[in-house]
Amino acid sequence: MSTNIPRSLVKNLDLFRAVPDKDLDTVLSIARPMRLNAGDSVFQQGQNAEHFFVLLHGHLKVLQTTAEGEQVMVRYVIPGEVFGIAKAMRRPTYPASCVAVEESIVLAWPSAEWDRFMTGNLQFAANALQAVGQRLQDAHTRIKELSTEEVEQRVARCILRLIDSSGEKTDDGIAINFPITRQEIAEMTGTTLHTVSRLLSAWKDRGLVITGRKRVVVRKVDDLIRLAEGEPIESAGNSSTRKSSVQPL
Amino acid sequence: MSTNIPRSLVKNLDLFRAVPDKDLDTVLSIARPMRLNAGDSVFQQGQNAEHFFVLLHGHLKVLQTTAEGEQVMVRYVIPGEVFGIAKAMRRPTYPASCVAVEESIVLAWPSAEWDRFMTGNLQFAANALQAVGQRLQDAHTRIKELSTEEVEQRVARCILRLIDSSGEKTDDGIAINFPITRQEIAEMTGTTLHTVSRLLSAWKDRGLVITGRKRVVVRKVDDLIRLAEGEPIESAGNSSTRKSSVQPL
DNA sequence: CGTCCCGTTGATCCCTATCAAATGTAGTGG
DNA sequence: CCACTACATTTGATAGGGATCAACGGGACG
Repeated sequence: MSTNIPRSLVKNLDLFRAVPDKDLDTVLSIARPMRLNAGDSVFQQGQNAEHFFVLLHGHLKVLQTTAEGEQVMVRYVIPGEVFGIAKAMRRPTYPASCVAVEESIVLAWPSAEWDRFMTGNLQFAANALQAVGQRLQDAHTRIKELSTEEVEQRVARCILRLIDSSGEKTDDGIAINFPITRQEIAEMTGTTLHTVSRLLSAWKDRGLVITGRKRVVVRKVDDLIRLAEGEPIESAGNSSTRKSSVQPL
Repeated sequence: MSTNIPRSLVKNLDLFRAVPDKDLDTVLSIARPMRLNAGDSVFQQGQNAEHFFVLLHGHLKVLQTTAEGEQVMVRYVIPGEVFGIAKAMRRPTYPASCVAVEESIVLAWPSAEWDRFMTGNLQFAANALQAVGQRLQDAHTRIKELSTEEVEQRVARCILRLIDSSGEKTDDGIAINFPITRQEIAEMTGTTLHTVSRLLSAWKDRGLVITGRKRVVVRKVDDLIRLAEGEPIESAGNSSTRKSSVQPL
């Protein structure tokens, strides 16, 4: 059975880096593509982990729900990343829920295939380990930030990461590529939508950002970097001379 | 070349589970054992990742240091666990520092061996992936807690985890197996030693724990569990008054 | 054009970090 | 064995960052 998924779609994904073409073709022959609308859920916390996925297009969020019903965004998935690999870690169920924040396209494989991929191709195993390792790093970074930084720093960092991974240059500045609410930013930074709103308003007044409904555009990246690093913002200095070097989400 | 490390030492470690004996012997022949005194550092954040390790005996802490010099404990290493596998994630340097909190014994391998292990034995690769996956889970859980829970809950959970992984039954209750300071508990829970001290004092007054210098003994595990889940406790501090009533609004 | 959502803003409160000292405890060397 | 020192812990007082409570304004979409 042959699909019409072009090999080029997965060839450049980190997970399949340096995997021989013939193996890629096998991989693709089993893949099932899925289209998701904004708000559609890919899987729910606690569900049986029957598939694992790669995001081809769009944006997803991975949420953990607390006993009290609060939601914490554990991760943002950007195109090219694997997600839902619970089975790879020998967990029977998904530890979090995954929801599309905009129209998205994913590839899905039955979890059982994971072991085949692993045993069939050593490069694949190493790639997977690296991907998970990177996420562990990111998680540790976030723990450090939650433990030691103030809300304003964390929100600034969050915005910086978003424009880093999903920024788009516009006439007004660098815009976040996809719709995002104050509530979602709050879930990413461990605060409330009220506080995020106040911060964005203050930044807007100072000319650092332009805000809109589900929209954030950064005008002065280096001022934001300064905030992220906890440095006080002195005067209304102009700005456009720094590189964005922020760790991903 | 033969070492005097008995095969049984590593045979039951998660990392080497289901790895054939002949491979184990190879592994052991390369391993270098090291003894550490309390306070000795195994590696420092930023250092070249020249080895990876398994803890055989004792306790280590893994710390990240912030730009301002504050320390955050990202992980506690207990006997049987791997650590320092930066190279496995293709990072050239260690992302954190690792320090012994008491006398400990570790096995060390040159980082270059990692790839040999990975390619030589698929089971090993799968084990490693699972181990890192488990840690990712734990990190996510911690992020959730830091984001949504109050300090008392977090500290309660922290103590519970410690007695879970390193608890020792004594006449007085369940004691944490190794010396631990208020400062260290604070670094694990994202708070200050002052707040930890106040909490432990309050718990002591209510008979939940016995405290001492670098020592915590839990007397009423289930009350602590209740605290960890955010339920208020009403019981008066006397010896064995069981709880019978709570009705928060 | 009405109805959700999303966002903004004010007022208030309280948890917890901070600042500041005093007390206790292990370890060491004379 | 004791004095000395370094480190751990406790506790009080104070202040402030954000959460929480409460309304209202505004854009999008059916």
